[in-house]
Amino acid sequence: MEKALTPAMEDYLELIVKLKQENKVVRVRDIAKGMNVKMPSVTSMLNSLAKKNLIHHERYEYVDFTPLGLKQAQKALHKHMILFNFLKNVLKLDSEHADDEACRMEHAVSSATLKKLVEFIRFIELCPKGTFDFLEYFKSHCRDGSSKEKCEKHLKESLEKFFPKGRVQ
Amino acid sequence: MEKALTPAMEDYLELIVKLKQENKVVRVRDIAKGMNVKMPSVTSMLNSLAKKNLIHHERYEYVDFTPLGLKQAQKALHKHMILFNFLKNVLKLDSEHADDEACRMEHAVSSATLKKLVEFIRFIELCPKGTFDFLEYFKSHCRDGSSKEKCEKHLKESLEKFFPKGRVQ
DNA sequence: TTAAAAAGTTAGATTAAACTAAGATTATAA
DNA sequence: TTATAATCTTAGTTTAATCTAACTTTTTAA
Repeated sequence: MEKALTPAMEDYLELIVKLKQENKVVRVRDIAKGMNVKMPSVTSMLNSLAKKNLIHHERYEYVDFTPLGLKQAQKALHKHMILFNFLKNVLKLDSEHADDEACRMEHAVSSATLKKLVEFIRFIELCPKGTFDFLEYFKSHCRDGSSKEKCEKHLKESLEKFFPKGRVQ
Repeated sequence: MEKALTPAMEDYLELIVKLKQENKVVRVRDIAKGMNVKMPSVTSMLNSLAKKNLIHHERYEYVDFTPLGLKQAQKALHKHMILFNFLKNVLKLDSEHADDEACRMEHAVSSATLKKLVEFIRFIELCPKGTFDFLEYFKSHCRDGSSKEKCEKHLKESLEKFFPKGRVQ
């Protein structure tokens, strides 16, 4: 079994993916800038990543992924984006903070929790038009799933209890 | 300015608080067990914490907090509990996972984000009986606060749009 | 009341991730 | 086309957190 990546390694991989998208080509200088470290730290980390078969790197040349490395990087980036989305669109943090925080949270959050979070966001976005007893409903959604129809049905039922006369005004 | 605590230091302080509550008295053996490390690691960390004026520790004796250390420990524990609450009661993770995860997330989450999260949970718990356009409403809640009355008013207004006839059934 | 067990410490090594200083390679431009 | 600048690497150091092995102190119980 392969040993798990360290948080720092994940951060580097993620940055490398982004740099590749932006610049086509990935160089030590830019990784250093992006990670806020000095170039020798990058060289050293690149050696570690290469030893783990996550990147290719020949002395003085550009950096590139192995297939394994690319997969890992994308996985990390995916986690990042979900957390970013939650922080920005649910908790309403500004983009910069949301990005910082997501970057640190990635390494703490298991994929089980991430899945739950995705469910939760999906739920909120599916039923933004409101529902009664939100968390109770979320629980049943986790068990049985949701649909627009179910939401409306649930809403009607809940309204009955809340406004017993059946009238809204 | 005091240098910030490392994640590990926060973890130790938090555990020490818990042990003190459980056992009255805090000993190296139990810290080692609680942190899943060997005793020499504990001794070494206790020296660091003492140097930072967070605990008292005389050779071969029990560990205790300084006032500063207690404050830090309680702050960390507070963060932990909020995250635990979110993971358990909102995302519906089981207790053990929620605790693990909270322990790792603590070090990633800023107090600004924590505050937002508390707001969010408070909102959910205040208005569990449902509201329309959830996130939009959460935003206005962040601006202006909420109350049961506001929630009901908002709900009625939203219902008007959703069931134009004014009838629920 | 003292020998064995339990608890704690010290010394020294290891690992990951950073750093500085100095040297090597590559690219640029006068 | 060669001197300078930019980029990158090597070598060696530092810090935080861990470990093992060996030693010391304290506790326990025969």
